[in-house]
Amino acid sequence: MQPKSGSGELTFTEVGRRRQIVAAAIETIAEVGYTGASFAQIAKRAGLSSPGLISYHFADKDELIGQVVAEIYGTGGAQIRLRSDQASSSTDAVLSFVAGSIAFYDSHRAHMRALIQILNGHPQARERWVDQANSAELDGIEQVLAQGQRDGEFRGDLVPRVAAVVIRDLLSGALQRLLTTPGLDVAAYTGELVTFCRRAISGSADA
Amino acid sequence: MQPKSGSGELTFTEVGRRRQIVAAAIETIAEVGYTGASFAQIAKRAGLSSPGLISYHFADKDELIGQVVAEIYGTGGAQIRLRSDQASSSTDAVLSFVAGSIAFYDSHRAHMRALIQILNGHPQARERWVDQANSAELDGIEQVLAQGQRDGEFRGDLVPRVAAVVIRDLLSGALQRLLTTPGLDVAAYTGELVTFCRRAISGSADA
Amino acid sequence: MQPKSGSGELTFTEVGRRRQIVAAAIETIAEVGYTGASFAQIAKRAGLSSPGLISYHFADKDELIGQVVAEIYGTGGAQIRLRSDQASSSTDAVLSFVAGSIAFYDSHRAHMRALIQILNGHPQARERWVDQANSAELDGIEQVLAQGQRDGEFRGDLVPRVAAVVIRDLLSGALQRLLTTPGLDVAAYTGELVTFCRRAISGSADA
Amino acid sequence: MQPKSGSGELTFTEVGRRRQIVAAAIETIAEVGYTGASFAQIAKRAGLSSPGLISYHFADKDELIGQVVAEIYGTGGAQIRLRSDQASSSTDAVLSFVAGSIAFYDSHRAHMRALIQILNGHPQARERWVDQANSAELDGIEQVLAQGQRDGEFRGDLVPRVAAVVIRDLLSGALQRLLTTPGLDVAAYTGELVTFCRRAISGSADA
DNA sequence: AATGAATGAGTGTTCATTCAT
DNA sequence: TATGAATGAACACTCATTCAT
Repeated sequence: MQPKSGSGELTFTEVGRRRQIVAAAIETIAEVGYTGASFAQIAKRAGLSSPGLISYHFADKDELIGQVVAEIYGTGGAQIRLRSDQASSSTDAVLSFVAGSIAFYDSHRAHMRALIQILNGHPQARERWVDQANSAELDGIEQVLAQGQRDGEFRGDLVPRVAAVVIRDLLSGALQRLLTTPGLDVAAYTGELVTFCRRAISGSADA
Repeated sequence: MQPKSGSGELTFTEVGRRRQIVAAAIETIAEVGYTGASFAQIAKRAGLSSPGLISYHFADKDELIGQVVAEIYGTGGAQIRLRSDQASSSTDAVLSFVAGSIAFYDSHRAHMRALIQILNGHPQARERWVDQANSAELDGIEQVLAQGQRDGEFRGDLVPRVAAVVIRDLLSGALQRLLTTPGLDVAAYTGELVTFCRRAISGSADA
Repeated sequence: MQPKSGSGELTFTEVGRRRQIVAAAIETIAEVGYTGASFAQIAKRAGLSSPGLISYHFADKDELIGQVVAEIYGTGGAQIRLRSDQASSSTDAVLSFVAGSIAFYDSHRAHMRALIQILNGHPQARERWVDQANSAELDGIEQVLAQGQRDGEFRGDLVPRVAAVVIRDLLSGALQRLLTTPGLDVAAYTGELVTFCRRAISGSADA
Repeated sequence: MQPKSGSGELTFTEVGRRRQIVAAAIETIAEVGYTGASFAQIAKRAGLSSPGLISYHFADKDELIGQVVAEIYGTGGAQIRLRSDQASSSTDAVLSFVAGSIAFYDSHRAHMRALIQILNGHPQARERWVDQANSAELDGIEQVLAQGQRDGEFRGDLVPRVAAVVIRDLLSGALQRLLTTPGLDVAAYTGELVTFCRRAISGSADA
C-alpha cells in the first residue's frame, strides 16, 4: 500500500527515504542518463535493497522524476533568482544574473546534467515540470530589461521579451558547453558572455 | 536475408519501403520521442504488418536512425547553408543565415523535433552523425565573421569563435522555442533575433 | 507450389538446383555449425537469390538436412566400405577398414565436419538418418571379426560385437581428434591406431 | 535488480529457485537438445510463470548453462575420479575407472545427455567449462598407465598417452551407445569393455 | 523456375510494478 | 516499513516459411 495515499501526511522516516531516493536518482541520471536510470540502477547506487522500495515510496516513475526536477529547481531557484532590488542598476542585475547562473551550473554539474538528461529523455518533462518555471524566469528577466529600458540604461529599440529569450538561450548554450567541454576556462567564458550581453543590451556602443 | 547486403543496389520497391519506414520513423520520433519510438510503434504508424519488417529492411536500429538523420540533414543542408559568396556583405550573409535557419525550422517542425529527440535519446548520435556537420557549420560562421571583421564591417573587439558559438546557441534556442511555444509569431521573432544579431556584431551602434 | 509434390519426377534443372543447395548447405554447416546455418546463410554462400528458393526446392529444413546427410553418407559409403572379399585375410580387412576410414575423414574434412555438426545440432538426426547406416556398418565389422575368429585369426575370447563397437568408437574419437587438432600427424596417428587394433584382436600377443 | 550482484550471498529461496531452474534446464536440454532449450521451454518445465524469471535469477543464458555444467560435473566428479591410491594395482585402477564411469553414465542418463547436448550446441562450452577437467582426467589416466608400465604391469611398447586417449574414446563411445541403444545390457557391455581394455594394456596375452 | 518482399512466431533480456511476508 | 521474489509486457532482432509476380 502506498504510504502517501489518502491524507497528505508523510512520516519522518518517509520524508527521509524519499529524499534519499531522489538524491540517488539525481546522481544516477547524471551518470547514466535518463534512459539508463532504471529503478534497479537507482536502487543499486542508493544502497537500497530493491527497486520495489522506490515503487513503494513513489506512485510511479513520473512522480519520482517530478520530485527530482522539483529538487533541482528548488536548489537553484533560491540562489540564482534575479534580484533587481539588490542590484545597483538594471544592467548590474542582468549581468550578475548571467554570471550567477553560470556559476551555479559550474557548482552543480551533477544536478544540471541530470536535469538535461530528464529534459532529453522524458517525453513530457518540459510541459509537465519546467515550462512554467522557465517562463516565470523569462518574465522576470523581461521585467528587469523593461525597467532598465524605461530608466534609459538600455537601448531604446531593444525588445525586452526578445532580449530575455536571447539571454536564456545563451545560458542554455553555456550550460551545454560547460558540461561537454572538458578543460573549459569557466571564468574566461563567463567574462566573454557577460561582455557580449552588456554590449547587446546597453544604450551606448562602448558600454 | 537482408536485401541490402553485398552489392549496394536497391530494388525499386526496396527504396520505396525504406523511404516509407524512414518517414514513419521521423513522424514517430517527433511524436513520442526517441525512447518511445520502438520498432512496434514505427511499424504501426507506417501501416506495416510487423516490426520484423523494419529489421528486414534495415540491418539494425542504428542503421535506421542513421538514415533518418541523413534524411533530415539532406533536406535542410541545401537550404540553410551559409552562402557568403551570394551575399552582398558579411553582415548580410550572417543575418540571412540566421533568418533562413529559423525559416527552415519553421517549415520542417516534425523533422527538427525528431532530430532533437534523436540527439537527446541516442547515446552516440552526436559523435556518429552530427558533430562533424555541426563543427563545419560553426567553422563557416566563424570564417564569415572573421572576414567581415577584416573588412571593417564588424566591431574590432569581436571574437569570431565566441560570436559564432553565440549565434548557434541562439538558433538552438530559437528552435527550442519554436517547437514549444504554441502561438509564437515566427516572423516577428525572426525579425527581432536578426536585429539583435546585427547589433551584437556590427561595428557601429546604429547598425 | 513445391515441385516435388505429387509425382516423384524431378526435372533436370530441379535436380541440379537441389545438388547445388545441398553442396552449399554442407559447406555452410561445416563453417558455421548447424545452428548458424540458417537458410539465409546457406543462400548467401550458394549465391542464391533468396532463402525462399531453398524452401521452394525442399519441403522444409529437415528434408534439406536429410539430403545433406544422405549425400555425405553416399560419398563415403562407396569408398570406405569394408571389403572382406578383396582382403587377403580378416585381419587385413579390419585394419585396412580402420586406415581407410581415417584416410577418408582426412580427405573429406568439410563433409565430416558438417555431419558432426548436424549430429550435434539436430535433435533427431541420429535416429532419423544415421542410426540405421551405423548399425549396418557395425554389423559388417562384426561379421568380419566373427569370420576371422572362426578362421583362428583372432583371439578366441574376443566378443565380435564388442570389438566391433570398440573399433567404431576409436574411429569416432579419431575423427574428433582429426578435426580439432591443428597440426596432427595423421600418418603416425593412423599407424598407432592400427597397431592398437591389431594387438587388441589378434590371437597372439606379439601380433 | 539481479539478486546475486554485489555480495556473493544468496538467499535460501534464491538458492532453491536456482537449483530448481538448473534441474529444469538439465531435464529440458536432455529432452529437446541445447538448441531447443529456450528459456520459454525451461520455464514451462520448471513450472515458472515466465521466462523472465530465469533472467531474474541468472545474469544471462551462459551463467545458467555454466551452472548446469558445474552441477553435472559436481555430481559425477566425486564418484568417477580415478583413484590409483585406493586400487590394489594400476590395472585395477584403470579398469575400475572404466567400469565406474560407465556405471555413472548409466545412473545419470539425463545429466549426461544434457552435457553432451551442451557440448554439441554451445559454441564455447568446451573451452569454457570442460576442456580443463577433461585434460586433467586424461593426464590422470596417462600417469597411471605410465606407472603401471614402469611396474611391469603393462606391455612395454604401450604408449601411455595414446592408450589414455583410446580409453577416453571408448568411454565416450560407450556413453553414446548407452544413450542411444534402447535395450542395451549394460552389465555385459561393461564387462566386455573392461576385458577388452585389460587385454589391450596388459603385459601378457592371457591377462 | 525463380525472385524478393513479407509474415509472424520465436529468441534472450530488461523493465516498472506488485505483493506476500 | 521494508524486503526480495515474482510478473508480464515490452524490447530489438532472427528465423523458416509463404506468396504474388
